[in-house]
Order: sequence, then C-alpha cells, then structure tokens
Amino acid sequence: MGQDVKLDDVAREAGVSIATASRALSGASRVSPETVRHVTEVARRLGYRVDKIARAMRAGTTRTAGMVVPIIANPFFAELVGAVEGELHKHDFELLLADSQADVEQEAKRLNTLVERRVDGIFVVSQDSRSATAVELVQRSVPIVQVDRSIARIDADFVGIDNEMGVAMVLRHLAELGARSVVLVSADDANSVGRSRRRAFQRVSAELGLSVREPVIGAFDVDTGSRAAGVLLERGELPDAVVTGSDLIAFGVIAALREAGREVPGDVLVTGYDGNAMSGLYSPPLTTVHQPLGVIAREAVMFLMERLKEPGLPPRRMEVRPELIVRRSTDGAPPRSAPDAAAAVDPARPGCHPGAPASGGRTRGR
Amino acid sequence: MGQDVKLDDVAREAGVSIATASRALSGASRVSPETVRHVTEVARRLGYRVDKIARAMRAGTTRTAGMVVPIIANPFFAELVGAVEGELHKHDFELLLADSQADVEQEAKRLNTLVERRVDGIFVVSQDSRSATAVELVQRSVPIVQVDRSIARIDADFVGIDNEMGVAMVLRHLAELGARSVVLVSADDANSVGRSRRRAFQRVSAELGLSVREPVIGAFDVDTGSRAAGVLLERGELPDAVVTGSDLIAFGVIAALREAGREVPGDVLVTGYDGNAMSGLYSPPLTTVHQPLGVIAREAVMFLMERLKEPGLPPRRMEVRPELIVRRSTDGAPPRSAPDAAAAVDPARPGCHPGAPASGGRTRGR
DNA sequence: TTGTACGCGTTATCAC
DNA sequence: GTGATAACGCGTACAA
Repeated sequence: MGQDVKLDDVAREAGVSIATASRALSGASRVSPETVRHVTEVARRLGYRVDKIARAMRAGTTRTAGMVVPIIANPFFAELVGAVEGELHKHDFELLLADSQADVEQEAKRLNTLVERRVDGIFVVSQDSRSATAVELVQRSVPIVQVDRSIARIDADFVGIDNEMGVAMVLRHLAELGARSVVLVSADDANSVGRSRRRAFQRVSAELGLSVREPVIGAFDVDTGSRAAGVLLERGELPDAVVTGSDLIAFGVIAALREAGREVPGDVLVTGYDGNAMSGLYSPPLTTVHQPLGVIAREAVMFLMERLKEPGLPPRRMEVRPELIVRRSTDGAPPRSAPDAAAAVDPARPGCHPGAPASGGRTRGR
Repeated sequence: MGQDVKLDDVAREAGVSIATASRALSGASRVSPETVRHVTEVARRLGYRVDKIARAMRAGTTRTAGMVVPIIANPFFAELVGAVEGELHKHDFELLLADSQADVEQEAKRLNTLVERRVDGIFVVSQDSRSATAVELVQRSVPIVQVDRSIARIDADFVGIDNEMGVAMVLRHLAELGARSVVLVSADDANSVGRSRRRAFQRVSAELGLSVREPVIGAFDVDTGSRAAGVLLERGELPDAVVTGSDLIAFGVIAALREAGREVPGDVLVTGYDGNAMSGLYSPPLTTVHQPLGVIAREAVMFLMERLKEPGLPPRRMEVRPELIVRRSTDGAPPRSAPDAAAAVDPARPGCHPGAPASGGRTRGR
C-alpha cells in the first residue's frame, strides 16, 4: 500500500522542489514549460499516481457522490444507477453505491456512512416517509438530491417522472381503444410514486368516465402482480383493462393469467410502467410508460453540480415527461366493449402519440 | 463542508485531550469507563462524525473496494454488484462503482482512478484479453479479484461459475428429453465465459453423440438472440433444441421465433444461462443454468479479505457449481425426435437433478 | 490513565 | 519561476 511512488519521490528524482512538482503536474500556473515536460516525464517513468485521498484531505472535496437505492438488483434502479454513474463520470466524479435493502434503518446507516466518507453529495431513492428524519439530518452536512421518490417534508432537490401524466397517458390510450372498465394493480401509498400513481388513476379514470373496479394494492414487484391476477379471477368477470404500477407487476399479472388460461390482450388488456428493457421483449410485448432515465440522471447530476457551485440555491423540483409506448399487450379493442365506447374520450384532448419523442419538460417551483 | 464538528471540538467540549477523545470513541484501550461515557455523550450531543478521509489518510486504508463491470444496466451484473455490495458491507467496506461501458479504454481509466482513490481492492469483470495490460499494471498497486470472467495472463484471484458444468447439465438434460440435433447461440471467444461455454458445448455435445448445427455467435445480448432466430429460420428445418449462452439471448430467440409463428417448446426447445429473475417469469418460463451470485459474491469478498490480511497469498481460483433449473421452455420431447433417442444418454452419469440445491464447490489451484 | 506532538500526501500561500 | 512551509483531521508513539 505504501510502496507507491509519491510526489516527493518525483520531485527528488526530477531535482525540483515538491511544490514545483505539484504545480508542474496539476498544470496550475507559473512553471517553465521545460520543467513541466521534465517532471511529467519523470512522473510517468516512475509510475506516479496522485493520492486522491490526500488531495481530498487538502481540498475539502472528494469529487465523490453517494447513491442510496432500495435494491440495486431491481432492473429499474440498476438502470438508474448506471445512468447516474455515467453522468457523474462526465464531471469527473466517482460513485459510492449503497443498497438500503428496502429497509429504513439500513438506509439511515448508509446515509450516515456516506457523510463520514465526505461525499460531496448524495442521490437518494428514499424508502418512504419514515426516511424523512435521517434524510433531514444528513442534509445538514451534505447536499441531497432526491431521485424518483420524494418525501413531502424534505426541502431538497428532487428529480423524478411526472407520475400523474404517465397514468393519464395510459388511461386515455385505453379509453380510446374502447375500454370501459379498468382496475389498478400498484403499490401502496407508502412512497410518493405509489401514491401519485394511485391518485392519478382515481382522478383521471373518473374524468374519463371509466368504470373503476376495486384496486389491488401491494408493492412494485412481481408477486403483487401474480397475487392480483388471482384476486381478479376470483371476482369473476375480468375488467377490460388492468393498469399496473410497474412492468414487474404487469409481468406477474400476465404470467398468472396465462397460467389460468386467460390471454393478453385477447381476454384483457394490460399495461405496465417504467419501460424497462424487458418490456418490449416480453410476450406479449408490453404497453408501458417509459421513463427517460438518461434525462432524469442528467438533471439530477446537474442539480448537484449547480448546488455545489452555489450552495445557497433554493431547493428545486423537476418532473420529467414520460413517454407512452404502445405495444401488443393493448393491441385491439377490449373484447366485451361496445364499439362506440371510444366516444367517451374527449377528442380535443391531445393525449399522447406513440411515436412522439420524449422531451424532458422542466417544472420548477417549491 | 468544513462546518462539521471535529474531534477537536468534542475534546474541548468534554474537557479532555484530543487523544483521549479519539481513544474513547475508537473504543481502543486504556480509557476510564466514565471518560468513555462522557466523551461519547458529548460527541453524540454535538453530532460528531469521524472524517473517514482523514482516518484513511492516517491509516493507509480506505475500507473501500472498487468494482468495474461492463455495464451495470445488465440485470446479471446488477445482481452481481448488489451481492458484492451487500457482502462488503458485512465487512464494513464501501463500494466504489465503475461502469466500463464495455470499452477497454474506459476500463483502463476506471481501474486507474480506483487506484488513485486508494481503494483497498478491486473486483473486476473484465472486458476481454485486451484488458490484460491495464489489469496487470494496476495489480501492482492493489489486490485484484477477477469475477465472472478471467484473463489467462493474469495471476490474480478469480471467482466465477463452472461454465463447462453448466453447459454439460443443459446438454444432458436435452439429450435425456430425446433431443438429437442442437445448435449453440452464444457470445464469441473474446472473454473466458463465451470461450468456455462454446468449447464445453462442442466437447459435450460430441460426447453425447448429438448432431451439432453451425453455431450462431455474437454477444450475450438480446439482439444476438433475435438475429440468431432469423439465421436458424433461414436455414430451413429447426434443430430440436437451441442452447443459448445467456437468458437475454434466449429471450431474443424466443421472441423472434414467436414473431415468425414458431412456438417454444412446441416447435423447438430453448435453454438460457444465468438464471436471472426474469427467466422464471418469461413466457414460456425458461429452462436455464442458474448462477448462485450470492455464493460467488461471498467468495470473491472472502478472497479479498484474506488477501488483505495476508498479502503473500498465492492467487486462487474458484469455480462455483451452477444449478440447472428446468422449466417449460424444454417441457416435453422435441417434436421430430425418435422416441428412443434418449438411449444415447449414459444413465450412469449423475447429471443434474432439477431440485438439487446448489452448493458452492471449491476448486483450488493455479 | 491522559496529554503532546508528529506524520499521512497534497496543495496553497508566502517569500525569494 | 521556484522553494520552503503550513494546513486538512485523525491516530498513535512517546512522555508524563
């Protein structure tokens, strides 16, 4: 560990002072060109590498950000982490990853550790409202950017998707297809994502005059989907469409329905949410609300960078515009619907066009 | 950033020296119990947090490991990263994540950065043999643990799956079902995983007397699967079974075949590799070779920990035993096979039993 | 048992 | 343009 060559060695070997060596390499200022060349050459020859720990010690900044996610193995968070890491790298930042295991106490501990590591900022996909105390505390030491999920009490930057808009896109699409009865299968109200998707579903389906069945509520995982399929089948007649809160739920629903001999979209339409890589590959390919994670990551990192430059900045919120991707799981009119059901849709409302490119719309405020 | 309370503050407030405060908190030795209580209390009240950068500076160890993967968004690597992170956490280590974007130059840079960050060890899922120079260089500064993929020239610890065994399990399973003709769709020989799977396929299928079609070679991704399906269809008659090198390839194959009106397992059997979370959820559920990532991660971390304790240790290799998971994608005998084809299988060979729990078998040497 | 003082490797400040 | 030196916050050898 200590066998590495340090600046001191380079300086001695190059016959200059340690200060000159530092300046020559940092490309800072006031060093004669030939000294620079010489020192650089010596450094290269000796295989010198800065000790960024020492540099951080001196500079008071680590050029490292932390990121806490509920569970990295979830493809959605994996993609998100990948996007954030890539974006950070453009700014010459490193990423310290922490998996909270979907546990609030773990989350609190991991946040604390990140502060101890002196990260310059933390991206957090928080668990639920119980995360508030820990986040609030940590926020006093280091800038926080909430990603995907936001906690009401927390006055920190936030970047996520416009959940309401996504749900609205799905419901309008279904209504246009002639669906009359719909059911929601999603997560509970513990975090902002589940909450806003559920509320949007209630509001928009009412606006569209759809017949709403009792929702099946659980988590954003496959099991919730399979369980929901069981519940729906027990109730007897299936609704025209099942609107789910995540692609994983949709996979669970479809797989379980198929086990029971029901086909999608033949017997019932199903939609997902998130638009992960598997959604287009599934059978049937899934109609879903795609989240432009690249945009979300870019904006989240931008928020942090701007805050580092200007710490006094007021907290900002951004909700990125989602994109509806129409695929086979909602192909064709629902089986039992009257052909004129589509008349219930207000034609004046622009809705969304499947092929339209997603542009990250910015919403400021708060 | 500098507004945080430091040890000095705690010491002053507690009315003791900085050394005593340090000892009291580190729980080291030789401190009166009541001093410990007092200092601890003051620290808590002031909200003191150690500066682990400073501690690392002093201790010469960061308690941080780096991990370089080709692409974190790939569910397989995501799960692997998650498992490693969790395992590291048990040892009070943090994880610095680096995505090499499947690019050798990026990989080299990221490895270097990790060294500069003074990580105590690096887990690397290397790109291919071109990664050798960078890894070799970096290895002189910090312990390396190769995970999943191994580079021949590199004399570092390695933990991965027993690729040959996995392929053998699949082929015996297919042979037992009566498959006579098989084709491989997998990645090229650039990295050890693709290489050993392909070689094992050749060897074992010959041993089993299977009729082998010209393989379709690409990468471990979905596109390779779709493309392969096209190739197979163009060739005319499908083989009895398609053996793929990854679940993603299998998804691609199945989806494309279905587009063309062919069914799995009705028209052809298909197997995957990796056993990721989606494999059981797909339609049809995928027969696949499951990699116990928990075991792999645990052993990889163990390797590092042991090496940190005892740097002189000779490099070790471990190949973890995979587990065949039989599902519907290979349900039933292949359509065109003679019923007695299964006789080609040597019944004395233990093969693998679907329900058998995977135990991480250790192989040492090198 | 506790306190003093030094060093970890780097960079910035101040003299020359 | 270059060199000497202080400082970042902590842990510990040594002294008391």
